[in-house]
Amino acid sequence: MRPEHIDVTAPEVTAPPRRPSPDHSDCRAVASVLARVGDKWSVFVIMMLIDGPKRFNELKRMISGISQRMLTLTLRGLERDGLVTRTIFPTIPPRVDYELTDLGRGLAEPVKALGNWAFTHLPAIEGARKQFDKRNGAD
Amino acid sequence: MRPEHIDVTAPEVTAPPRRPSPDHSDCRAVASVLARVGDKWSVFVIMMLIDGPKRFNELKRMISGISQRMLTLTLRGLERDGLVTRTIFPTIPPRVDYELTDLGRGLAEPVKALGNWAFTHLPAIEGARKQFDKRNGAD
DNA sequence: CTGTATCCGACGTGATACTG
DNA sequence: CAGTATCACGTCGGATACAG
Repeated sequence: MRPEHIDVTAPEVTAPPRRPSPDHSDCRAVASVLARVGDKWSVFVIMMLIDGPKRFNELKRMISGISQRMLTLTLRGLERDGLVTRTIFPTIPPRVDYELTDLGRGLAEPVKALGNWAFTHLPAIEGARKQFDKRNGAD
Repeated sequence: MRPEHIDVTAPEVTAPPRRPSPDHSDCRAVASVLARVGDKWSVFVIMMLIDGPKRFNELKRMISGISQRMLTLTLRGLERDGLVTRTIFPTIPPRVDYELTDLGRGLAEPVKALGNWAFTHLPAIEGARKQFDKRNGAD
Protein backbone atom coordinates (compact mmCIF):
# COMPACT_ATOMS: atom_id res chain seq x y z
CA MET A 1 0.00 0.00 0.00
CA ARG A 2 3.04 2.16 0.37
CA PRO A 3 4.83 3.56 -2.66
CA GLU A 4 8.10 1.83 -2.25
CA HIS A 5 9.18 2.58 -5.73
CA ILE A 6 10.73 5.92 -5.24
CA ASP A 7 11.74 7.24 -8.58
CA VAL A 8 13.76 10.21 -7.56
CA THR A 9 15.85 10.70 -10.67
CA ALA A 10 16.58 14.23 -9.66
CA PRO A 11 18.98 15.68 -12.20
CA GLU A 12 19.66 18.76 -10.11
CA VAL A 13 21.00 17.59 -6.80
CA THR A 14 22.31 21.09 -6.26
CA ALA A 15 18.84 22.32 -5.57
CA PRO A 16 18.56 25.68 -3.89
CA PRO A 17 18.25 25.73 -0.11
CA ARG A 18 14.75 26.94 -0.57
CA ARG A 19 12.67 23.94 0.31
CA PRO A 20 13.79 20.34 0.21
CA SER A 21 10.29 19.30 -0.69
CA PRO A 22 9.86 19.80 -4.41
CA ASP A 23 8.17 16.45 -4.83
CA HIS A 24 6.39 14.09 -2.55
CA SER A 25 8.33 11.17 -3.95
CA ASP A 26 11.60 12.60 -2.74
CA CYS A 27 10.21 13.26 0.69
CA ARG A 28 9.63 9.58 1.28
CA ALA A 29 13.27 8.78 0.63
CA VAL A 30 14.49 11.68 2.69
CA ALA A 31 12.15 10.60 5.43
CA SER A 32 13.93 7.27 5.68
CA VAL A 33 17.18 9.09 6.43
CA LEU A 34 15.40 11.33 8.89
CA ALA A 35 13.95 8.24 10.50
CA ARG A 36 17.45 6.91 10.99
CA VAL A 37 18.39 10.12 12.75
CA GLY A 38 15.26 9.88 14.82
CA ASP A 39 16.10 6.33 15.79
CA LYS A 40 16.41 5.94 19.49
CA TRP A 41 20.06 4.90 19.38
CA SER A 42 21.53 5.63 15.95
CA VAL A 43 22.60 9.16 16.78
CA PHE A 44 24.20 8.05 20.01
CA VAL A 45 26.25 5.45 18.22
CA ILE A 46 27.30 7.93 15.56
CA MET A 47 28.38 10.41 18.19
CA MET A 48 30.38 7.77 20.00
CA LEU A 49 32.12 6.80 16.80
CA ILE A 50 33.16 10.32 15.92
CA ASP A 51 36.23 9.99 18.11
CA GLY A 52 37.34 6.89 16.27
CA PRO A 53 36.66 3.18 15.81
CA LYS A 54 35.15 1.33 18.71
CA ARG A 55 34.49 -2.26 19.62
CA PHE A 56 31.09 -3.74 20.26
CA ASN A 57 31.20 -3.94 24.01
CA GLU A 58 33.01 -0.65 24.12
CA LEU A 59 30.01 0.99 22.50
CA LYS A 60 27.67 -0.98 24.71
CA ARG A 61 29.46 0.30 27.76
CA MET A 62 29.53 3.90 26.55
CA ILE A 63 25.83 4.05 25.85
CA SER A 64 25.03 1.76 28.72
CA GLY A 65 21.29 2.22 28.45
CA ILE A 66 21.21 0.19 25.27
CA SER A 67 20.54 -3.53 25.12
CA GLN A 68 22.70 -5.93 23.19
CA ARG A 69 19.98 -6.55 20.71
CA MET A 70 19.38 -2.88 20.02
CA LEU A 71 23.06 -2.15 19.63
CA THR A 72 23.34 -4.95 17.11
CA LEU A 73 20.29 -3.81 15.20
CA THR A 74 21.37 -0.18 15.26
CA LEU A 75 24.84 -1.07 14.04
CA ARG A 76 23.33 -3.21 11.31
CA GLY A 77 21.10 -0.40 10.16
CA LEU A 78 23.99 2.03 10.16
CA GLU A 79 26.11 -0.43 8.27
CA ARG A 80 23.34 -1.04 5.78
CA ASP A 81 23.10 2.66 5.06
CA GLY A 82 26.84 2.82 4.49
CA LEU A 83 27.33 4.99 7.55
CA VAL A 84 29.65 2.68 9.46
CA THR A 85 32.04 -0.10 8.55
CA ARG A 86 32.31 -3.40 10.35
CA THR A 87 35.78 -4.88 10.58
CA ILE A 88 36.16 -8.40 11.91
CA PHE A 89 39.43 -9.57 13.41
CA PRO A 90 39.41 -13.37 13.35
CA THR A 91 41.22 -13.59 16.64
CA ILE A 92 40.35 -15.43 19.79
CA PRO A 93 38.37 -14.00 21.32
CA PRO A 94 36.84 -12.39 18.25
CA ARG A 95 37.13 -8.66 17.88
CA VAL A 96 34.93 -6.41 15.77
CA ASP A 97 35.61 -2.77 15.17
CA TYR A 98 32.98 -0.30 14.06
CA GLU A 99 34.11 2.86 12.37
CA LEU A 100 32.34 5.81 10.85
CA THR A 101 32.61 6.00 7.09
CA ASP A 102 33.09 9.25 5.24
CA LEU A 103 29.38 9.26 4.62
CA GLY A 104 28.72 8.74 8.29
CA ARG A 105 31.06 11.54 9.23
CA GLY A 106 29.27 13.76 6.74
CA LEU A 107 25.95 12.91 8.32
CA ALA A 108 27.36 13.66 11.73
CA GLU A 109 27.76 17.33 10.80
CA PRO A 110 24.12 18.29 10.25
CA VAL A 111 23.20 15.97 13.10
CA LYS A 112 25.54 17.83 15.40
CA ALA A 113 24.06 21.11 14.22
CA LEU A 114 20.63 19.77 15.04
CA GLY A 115 21.89 18.52 18.36
CA ASN A 116 23.31 21.91 19.16
CA TRP A 117 20.04 23.56 18.31
CA ALA A 118 18.18 21.07 20.46
CA PHE A 119 20.57 21.60 23.34
CA THR A 120 20.35 25.36 23.03
CA HIS A 121 16.59 25.52 22.84
CA LEU A 122 15.98 22.77 25.31
CA PRO A 123 14.74 25.12 28.03
CA ALA A 124 12.27 26.72 25.65
CA ILE A 125 10.95 23.39 24.50
CA GLU A 126 10.70 21.96 27.98
CA GLY A 127 9.06 25.13 29.15
CA ALA A 128 6.53 24.93 26.34
CA ARG A 129 5.87 21.32 27.23
CA LYS A 130 5.30 22.16 30.85
CA GLN A 131 3.04 25.02 29.93
CA PHE A 132 1.07 22.93 27.47
CA ASP A 133 0.80 20.11 29.95
CA LYS A 134 -0.44 22.37 32.68
CA ARG A 135 -2.88 24.15 30.42
CA ASN A 136 -4.17 20.91 29.02
CA GLY A 137 -4.25 19.06 32.29
CA ALA A 138 -5.75 21.69 34.57
CA ASP A 139 -8.07 23.27 32.08
CA MET B 1 26.15 26.19 4.33
CA ARG B 2 25.39 24.81 7.71
CA PRO B 3 23.33 27.07 9.91
CA GLU B 4 25.91 27.31 12.63
CA HIS B 5 24.60 30.78 13.07
CA ILE B 6 22.53 29.95 16.06
CA ASP B 7 22.23 31.87 19.24
CA VAL B 8 24.14 29.58 21.52
CA THR B 9 24.51 30.44 25.12
CA ALA B 10 27.76 28.59 25.40
CA PRO B 11 30.56 29.93 23.18
CA GLU B 12 32.34 26.59 23.35
CA VAL B 13 29.60 24.78 21.52
CA THR B 14 30.68 26.00 18.13
CA ALA B 15 34.41 25.91 18.50
CA PRO B 16 35.41 22.38 19.56
CA PRO B 17 34.65 19.50 17.24
CA ARG B 18 34.14 17.46 20.36
CA ARG B 19 30.94 15.61 20.91
CA PRO B 20 28.01 17.50 22.36
CA SER B 21 27.57 15.09 25.22
CA PRO B 22 28.68 16.79 28.39
CA ASP B 23 26.21 14.79 30.42
CA HIS B 24 24.14 11.72 29.83
CA SER B 25 21.15 13.47 31.32
CA ASP B 26 21.25 16.06 28.57
CA CYS B 27 21.46 13.41 25.90
CA ARG B 28 18.11 12.06 26.94
CA ALA B 29 16.51 15.47 26.56
CA VAL B 30 18.23 16.10 23.25
CA ALA B 31 17.08 12.69 22.12
CA SER B 32 13.48 13.70 22.64
CA VAL B 33 13.94 16.58 20.21
CA LEU B 34 15.72 14.29 17.79
CA ALA B 35 12.84 11.88 18.13
CA ARG B 36 10.46 14.62 17.13
CA VAL B 37 12.52 15.21 14.01
CA GLY B 38 12.54 11.50 13.36
CA ASP B 39 8.79 11.36 13.69
CA LYS B 40 7.20 10.08 10.58
CA TRP B 41 5.19 13.23 9.94
CA SER B 42 6.50 16.06 12.09
CA VAL B 43 9.09 17.19 9.60
CA PHE B 44 6.58 17.13 6.77
CA VAL B 45 4.21 19.33 8.69
CA ILE B 46 6.99 21.74 9.60
CA MET B 47 8.06 21.98 5.99
CA MET B 48 4.51 22.65 4.88
CA LEU B 49 4.15 25.39 7.43
CA ILE B 50 7.28 27.23 6.40
CA ASP B 51 5.37 29.05 3.70
CA GLY B 52 2.85 30.32 6.19
CA PRO B 53 -0.16 29.34 8.28
CA LYS B 54 -2.28 26.51 7.03
CA ARG B 55 -5.61 25.00 7.92
CA PHE B 56 -6.14 21.46 9.10
CA ASN B 57 -7.53 19.97 5.93
CA GLU B 58 -5.13 22.05 3.92
CA LEU B 59 -2.26 20.26 5.61
CA LYS B 60 -4.03 16.96 5.30
CA ARG B 61 -4.39 17.53 1.61
CA MET B 62 -0.76 18.60 1.14
CA ILE B 63 0.66 15.57 2.88
CA SER B 64 -2.06 13.33 1.62
CA GLY B 65 -0.50 10.14 2.90
CA ILE B 66 -1.30 11.10 6.45
CA SER B 67 -4.38 10.02 8.30
CA GLN B 68 -6.56 12.41 10.21
CA ARG B 69 -5.53 10.89 13.47
CA MET B 70 -1.82 11.16 12.76
CA LEU B 71 -2.12 14.75 11.62
CA THR B 72 -3.93 15.62 14.80
CA LEU B 73 -1.38 13.84 16.97
CA THR B 74 1.55 15.33 15.09
CA LEU B 75 0.10 18.82 15.36
CA ARG B 76 -0.52 18.29 19.05
CA GLY B 77 3.04 17.20 19.63
CA LEU B 78 4.38 20.14 17.68
CA GLU B 79 2.14 22.47 19.59
CA ARG B 80 3.19 20.95 22.87
CA ASP B 81 6.83 21.57 22.06
CA GLY B 82 6.05 25.17 21.25
CA LEU B 83 6.89 24.67 17.60
CA VAL B 84 3.52 25.61 16.16
CA THR B 85 0.60 27.73 17.28
CA ARG B 86 -3.01 26.76 16.99
CA THR B 87 -5.46 29.55 16.27
CA ILE B 88 -9.14 28.83 16.44
CA PHE B 89 -11.65 30.97 14.56
CA PRO B 90 -15.05 30.41 16.15
CA THR B 91 -16.83 30.66 12.85
CA ILE B 92 -19.22 28.31 11.15
CA PRO B 93 -17.85 26.11 9.91
CA PRO B 94 -14.97 26.22 12.39
CA ARG B 95 -11.57 27.18 11.10
CA VAL B 96 -8.25 26.39 12.74
CA ASP B 97 -4.96 27.78 11.55
CA TYR B 98 -1.62 26.25 12.36
CA GLU B 99 1.44 28.42 12.15
CA LEU B 100 5.11 27.92 12.83
CA THR B 101 6.41 29.75 15.86
CA ASP B 102 9.78 31.43 15.96
CA LEU B 103 11.08 28.34 17.69
CA GLY B 104 9.63 26.15 15.00
CA ARG B 105 11.16 28.27 12.27
CA GLY B 106 14.47 28.01 14.08
CA LEU B 107 14.19 24.25 14.18
CA ALA B 108 13.38 24.22 10.49
CA GLU B 109 16.85 25.50 9.69
CA PRO B 110 18.95 22.58 10.94
CA VAL B 111 16.24 20.25 9.76
CA LYS B 112 16.48 21.69 6.28
CA ALA B 113 20.24 21.29 6.44
CA LEU B 114 19.77 17.68 7.38
CA GLY B 115 17.19 17.26 4.68
CA ASN B 116 19.54 18.72 2.11
CA TRP B 117 22.27 16.37 3.21
CA ALA B 118 19.89 13.45 3.00
CA PHE B 119 18.72 14.49 -0.42
CA THR B 120 22.24 14.98 -1.66
CA HIS B 121 23.57 11.69 -0.36
CA LEU B 122 20.46 9.72 -1.14
CA PRO B 123 22.04 7.85 -4.04
CA ALA B 124 24.99 6.82 -1.88
CA ILE B 125 22.73 5.60 0.89
CA GLU B 126 20.40 3.75 -1.39
CA GLY B 127 23.35 2.25 -3.17
CA ALA B 128 24.82 1.10 0.11
CA ARG B 129 21.48 -0.39 1.07
CA LYS B 130 21.20 -2.26 -2.19
CA GLN B 131 24.74 -3.52 -1.86
CA PHE B 132 24.24 -4.60 1.73
CA ASP B 133 20.97 -6.25 0.87
CA LYS B 134 22.48 -8.14 -2.00
CA ARG B 135 25.50 -9.23 -0.01
CA ASN B 136 23.36 -10.24 2.92
CA GLY B 137 20.73 -11.94 0.85
CA ALA B 138 22.95 -13.86 -1.54
CA ASP B 139 25.70 -14.68 0.87
C1' DC C 1 33.72 -11.36 22.97
C1' DT C 2 30.25 -10.94 19.48
C1' DG C 3 26.49 -12.04 17.96
C1' DT C 4 21.62 -14.71 16.98
C1' DA C 5 16.91 -16.53 18.25
C1' DT C 6 12.84 -16.32 20.80
C1' DC C 7 9.25 -14.59 23.69
C1' DC C 8 6.57 -10.79 25.21
C1' DG C 9 4.86 -6.25 26.42
C1' DA C 10 4.48 -1.40 24.81
C1' DC C 11 3.75 1.82 21.46
C1' DG C 12 2.94 3.87 16.85
C1' DT C 13 -0.07 3.76 12.97
C1' DG C 14 -4.16 3.45 10.33
C1' DA C 15 -9.34 2.61 9.38
C1' DT C 16 -13.61 3.60 10.84
C1' DA C 17 -17.32 5.78 13.13
C1' DC C 18 -18.97 9.43 15.81
C1' DT C 19 -19.35 14.46 17.83
C1' DG C 20 -19.36 19.85 17.92
C1' DC D 1 -14.56 21.59 8.89
C1' DA D 2 -12.04 19.98 12.87
C1' DG D 3 -11.45 16.72 16.20
C1' DT D 4 -12.17 12.54 19.30
C1' DA D 5 -12.76 7.50 20.41
C1' DT D 6 -12.20 2.87 19.61
C1' DC D 7 -10.26 -1.17 17.75
C1' DA D 8 -6.85 -3.95 15.20
C1' DC D 9 -2.48 -4.73 13.49
C1' DG D 10 2.40 -4.40 12.91
C1' DT D 11 6.64 -3.04 14.51
C1' DC D 12 9.85 -1.56 18.22
C1' DG D 13 12.36 -2.51 22.17
C1' DG D 14 13.95 -5.27 26.20
C1' DA D 15 15.14 -9.71 28.70
C1' DT D 16 16.76 -14.01 28.35
C1' DA D 17 18.93 -17.96 26.54
C1' DC D 18 21.85 -19.87 23.33
C1' DA D 19 25.79 -20.26 19.62
C1' DG D 20 30.39 -19.34 17.09
